Amino acid sequence: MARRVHQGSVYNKERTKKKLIDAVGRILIREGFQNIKVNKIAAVSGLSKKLIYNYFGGLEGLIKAYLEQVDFWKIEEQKLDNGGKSALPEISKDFMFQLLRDDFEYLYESAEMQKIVLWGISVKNKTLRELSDEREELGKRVFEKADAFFENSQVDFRATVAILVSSIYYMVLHAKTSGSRMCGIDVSTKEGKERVLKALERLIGQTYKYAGYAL
Amino acid sequence: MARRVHQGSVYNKERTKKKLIDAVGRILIREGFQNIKVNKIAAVSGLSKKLIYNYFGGLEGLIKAYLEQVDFWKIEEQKLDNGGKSALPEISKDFMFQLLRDDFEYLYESAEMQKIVLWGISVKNKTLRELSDEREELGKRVFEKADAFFENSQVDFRATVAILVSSIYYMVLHAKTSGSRMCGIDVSTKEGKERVLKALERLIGQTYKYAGYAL
DNA sequence: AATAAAAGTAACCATCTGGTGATAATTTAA
DNA sequence: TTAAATTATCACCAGATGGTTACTTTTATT
Repeated sequence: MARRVHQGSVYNKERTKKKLIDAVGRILIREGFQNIKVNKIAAVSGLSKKLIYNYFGGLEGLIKAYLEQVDFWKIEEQKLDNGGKSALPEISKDFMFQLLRDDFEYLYESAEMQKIVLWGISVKNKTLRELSDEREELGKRVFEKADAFFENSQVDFRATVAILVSSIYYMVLHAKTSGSRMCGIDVSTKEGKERVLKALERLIGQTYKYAGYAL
Repeated sequence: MARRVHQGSVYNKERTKKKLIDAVGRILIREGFQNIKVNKIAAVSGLSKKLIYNYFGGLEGLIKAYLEQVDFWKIEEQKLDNGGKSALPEISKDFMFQLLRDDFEYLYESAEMQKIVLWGISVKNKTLRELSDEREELGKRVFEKADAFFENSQVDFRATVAILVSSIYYMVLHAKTSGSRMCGIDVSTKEGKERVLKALERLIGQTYKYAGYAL
């Protein structure tokens, strides 16, 4: 009888699966989710498309596998955990601004994340929805702490952060794709980005001030 | 010799062109820009796809014709013109909030506009770019007036409005497609929408206050 | 009513799509 | 070294794709 798993230099299931997943990522970045198709994956990976069906049960399964190994939010989680400790830092205005600023910078630099964010607002997809929910779950701890913080204030902290995060998403996608301005501002220039970040910082600052905190 | 243009009840060029353009709109709303294809247009319109090539030189030309007859911003222009008069109303915080609120409501209700906004951040397209620039041009007058208004303040009005408008776009698209929450808020519920609008109003109000205006 | 231009269709083509069944190459265990 | 299980490819299928060519129907004029 032969052994179960092959680990040879030519035939290697796990390595091949990874190659297929990687091909999905490369196509996504270069051409967007609309162009993730079995024939293209086969061409890009240099493998037979049959393997997509053998190993993932079809394109959907492969896409699911790809999305599940994307770990944007896990990186953020580490930050929240403050390097291993599970103690959440104070939800100060500086902390919030840092969070938003990092979000902005990261999304701006990551073509992959841009495509995934776009994907998420383009089609209904179970795995993408799960990814979105996962992210919500991640923010939950921050918001629970913040809810207490803003409890007796006139500020709707969640609504405010939803606005600011959303704006970052849209502005980056708009700048990266259309290349045109928004209200006369182009965030793909250093000056435009600084203006937006500064405005974000002011809005957060005023939100805290309005709530009665000088933090 | 026969006449140039046919206007019969069966053969009618202009009417047919309109039918093709309408088909593009219907497909866009139902299935998104990715599914605007010659065969589908032919099926939806009940016409031969050959006509797309005859009358518009191809799919691109038809799509261009479709986009050019979309007049979202023209509606807004009327509002700015205050019913024929070209005098621009005062750029008060109430005026700005109304503008944003209307933007929100309109986008939220118009599946067509949602698809076009999404289209604009999904692919590079000359006509879409022109549409975006046209919109910028429309806002120009408001901003020029506002620039003077906020000249000696610490407020970057353009950056602030860019943030607020962008957030509306993203939140609506996110809610309509993904259906999931953002920071715990679901703008497709009445409660969620009210929270976001209220937060927008507060942010605008504070922006004016920060600039030294109690308007 | 005849006719030529204009308007519109249907059939076809090459290419690309997702998906499968037969077959070949590699690997490992006996 | 050989044989069977695993890994992988290739050739093929039916259907959809964009695009064209040959053709028919309607219309307006004479």
